Amino acid sequence: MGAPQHDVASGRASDRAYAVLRRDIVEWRLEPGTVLGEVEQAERIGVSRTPLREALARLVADGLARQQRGRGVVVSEVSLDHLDDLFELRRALETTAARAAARAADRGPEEFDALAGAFLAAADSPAPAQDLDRVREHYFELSGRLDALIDGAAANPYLAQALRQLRVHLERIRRLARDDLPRLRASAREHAAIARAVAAGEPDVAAAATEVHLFHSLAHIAATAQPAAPPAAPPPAVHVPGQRAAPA
Amino acid sequence: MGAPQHDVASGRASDRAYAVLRRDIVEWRLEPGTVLGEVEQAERIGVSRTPLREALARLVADGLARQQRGRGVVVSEVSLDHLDDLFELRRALETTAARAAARAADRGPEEFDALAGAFLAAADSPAPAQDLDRVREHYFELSGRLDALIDGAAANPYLAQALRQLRVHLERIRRLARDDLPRLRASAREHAAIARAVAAGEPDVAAAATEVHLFHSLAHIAATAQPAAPPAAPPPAVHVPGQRAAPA
DNA sequence: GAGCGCCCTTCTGTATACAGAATCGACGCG
DNA sequence: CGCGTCGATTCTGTATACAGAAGGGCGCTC
Repeated sequence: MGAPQHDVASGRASDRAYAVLRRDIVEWRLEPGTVLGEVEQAERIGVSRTPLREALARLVADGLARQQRGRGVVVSEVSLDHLDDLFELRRALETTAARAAARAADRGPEEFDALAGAFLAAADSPAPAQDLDRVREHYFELSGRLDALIDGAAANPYLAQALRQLRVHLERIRRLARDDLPRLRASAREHAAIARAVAAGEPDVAAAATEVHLFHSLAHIAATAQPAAPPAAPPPAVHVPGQRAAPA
Repeated sequence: MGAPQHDVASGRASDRAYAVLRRDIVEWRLEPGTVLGEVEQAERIGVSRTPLREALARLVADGLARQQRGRGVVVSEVSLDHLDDLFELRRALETTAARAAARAADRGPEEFDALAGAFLAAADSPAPAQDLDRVREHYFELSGRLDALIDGAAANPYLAQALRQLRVHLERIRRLARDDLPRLRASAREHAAIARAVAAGEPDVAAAATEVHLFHSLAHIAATAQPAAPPAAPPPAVHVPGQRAAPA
């Protein structure tokens, strides 16, 4: 995401705790079902229980965690079973946003045009496969910029909020899929189509291009996703949540 | 809303504070721009600052309040300017939900049929104008049941969450409009059409009926809404918060 | 040997106490 | 007479201390 994201070193301890926990959940360092003990996480992050509690409340509000009866909060489950639900909502929101942005694009379509060009350039660049990480990073940055641009052009705070909340879940579940160079390039072209349609002020085309992209995106994720552990470090190490050996 | 809503007398003080504040904001007892001082509200509600703080965080997450730099949290602004934005999102979400519900209606369309009948009965009942409050209450209860039924049939937790958050804002802004008996009856018939389409398992029809209802609903609110103070007690009394009246 | 009940431990939920920051008012200066 | 600046006051943000409740483990009983 090219967007600034929440800074992990932000001023308030409450924000820090939220940012850390959110990042760890999205990046699957905290797996679904993990109990987020207050004292435990407070010590780990380095804040007191009060701001951590606030962070947990925000997490629950986001849907990244849920409150168990008496047992505190646990990281909410997410699996490929939710893919269709997630994309059903995503389709509703993003087509609406694309339509609204296209309607409002009479002022300043240049940015969308420029972004479309950047997407096409990224799609056609002869990047070797070894730079997959760089390509992916660049692609995500462009995607984030397009999202932000559409959000801004749509100028609908309620829609923007709904999209923001959706994207957290999307990013979490997307880590289950393994993207490759061909998919990234195809995705870049799909994004370019969206950007061009918005720049042209064509709401229906923008919505259609968005649907096309979402269809392919969903198909790719469903095809390449692994059912369980996501990052490239499945077997060993970390155990972030577990107990600390040293007594208090 | 016929839905259980949040009980104001719930167990945890945090929930109590949230329920009270949310109710006061939605019912316009706390007007937009009101500063929610922590000590002030904590004393008013009868809880300590800690749970109240948690409640404020949830309010901010809901979008009912926003956090000002250093100045604490204030009740978020809402005006008729947001009507179009709100209904743009509402259209996206509710048509999607209606479609999903209609697709899943092969199991148990009886409830939707029954609800459609109840709507039609309410629309045709010869209630005198003096019972407007009763009629309105009955209508809202039926609407809430239909919403809940659709949410359940759609079986999409992400969509349900987005709808839940939207409905809070909807209820707040709806208090600006003054409904009358003809509108309530027409609305009941529109709801009946939605329920019947869902029961029939016709996604497109259900979505179309939803769009029809939203169009009329928006038109009515825009036509009858007053720009500023909502409840039937504008001039005297309460002054729940500190002083306002002075624009920023 | 298995089921049940009791006690202990641990955790959440709440309240209070403390430190830093920002704001508002007043005073003095230009 | 207006503006900048300084100070007191109030507020938020954070940490800690305390009480109630739930869970798990153990022993007792059947």
